[in-house]
Amino acid sequence: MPELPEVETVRRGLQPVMEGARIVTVEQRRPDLRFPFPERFARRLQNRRIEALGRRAKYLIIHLDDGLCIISHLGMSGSYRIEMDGATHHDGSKNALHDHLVIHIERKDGGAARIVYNDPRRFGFIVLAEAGQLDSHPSVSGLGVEPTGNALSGALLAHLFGTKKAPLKAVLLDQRLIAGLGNIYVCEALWRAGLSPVREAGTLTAPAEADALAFAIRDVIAEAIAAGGSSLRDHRQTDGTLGYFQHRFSVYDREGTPCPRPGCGGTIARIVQSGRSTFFCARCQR
DNA sequence: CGGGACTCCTGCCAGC
DNA sequence: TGCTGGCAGGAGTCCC
Repeated sequence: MPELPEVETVRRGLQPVMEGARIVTVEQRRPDLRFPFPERFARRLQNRRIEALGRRAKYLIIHLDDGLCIISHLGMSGSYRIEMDGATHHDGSKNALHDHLVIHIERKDGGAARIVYNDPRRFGFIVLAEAGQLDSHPSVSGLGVEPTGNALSGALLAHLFGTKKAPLKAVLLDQRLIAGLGNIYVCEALWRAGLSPVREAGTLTAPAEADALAFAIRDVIAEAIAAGGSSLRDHRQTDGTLGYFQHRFSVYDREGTPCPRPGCGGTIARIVQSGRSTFFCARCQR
């Protein structure tokens, strides 16, 4: 599902309602998602105050006042929605059958709300970690650099790629190197940089090419966050509205359409790499 | 070790 | 209309 921009959009949507709120009760409606819920999960959350909402790569991190952190990964189909007390809004596209977790909170303004986690495919998971051990938790300890800031440079990319023979597409999806990219934004970033997804990562030694890729990655991620995520298919922002970045895809899911690069004249192709779809223009991506 | 295949699960869509 | 097969944003595990 959600790649980094979508998770950041979720975080920003939940933040004003959840920060400063008190968890009243937690309804855990099944024993597991992808993994079992932590021991005594609901009871460990009860009566805690939510201090802050953070994000690391595609993980949402909810900091509680006793030092406990909820680490939430949305998998491919996970989403959160907010149900404000007294509101009649109902998102008909969501099947309550897959509302696996309901966090009842008392907002800092005293009103009530419910934070509902819905995940049809249950590829998402939720684990707990103490704040002091967050960085060493297996879920996040091996993650690479965030693609959102200056830390991601062409020089760093060239270093990370080394002499790897794997294709650029596969290497960019490796969360241990760059953390937060998924299938869509890798396709988009490679197109923007004019680089072929099948090219061996280790051949990206020219500084101009590495710089172009670093810039393309940072740029596409920043634009997607600014647009509120892409919200493919049934993925929605926490208030139920659709994100807009999906309308800006240049190559993703555009097989057979003209390459949007001015003057290129190529056609977007779809190939399969590591069992996943890659969309690109063989004419201008080298 | 690097790299690829496979797997978990449900929903959706195209094609018959 | 109803069924079936293929495909989907992720990532841990296993195998060569």
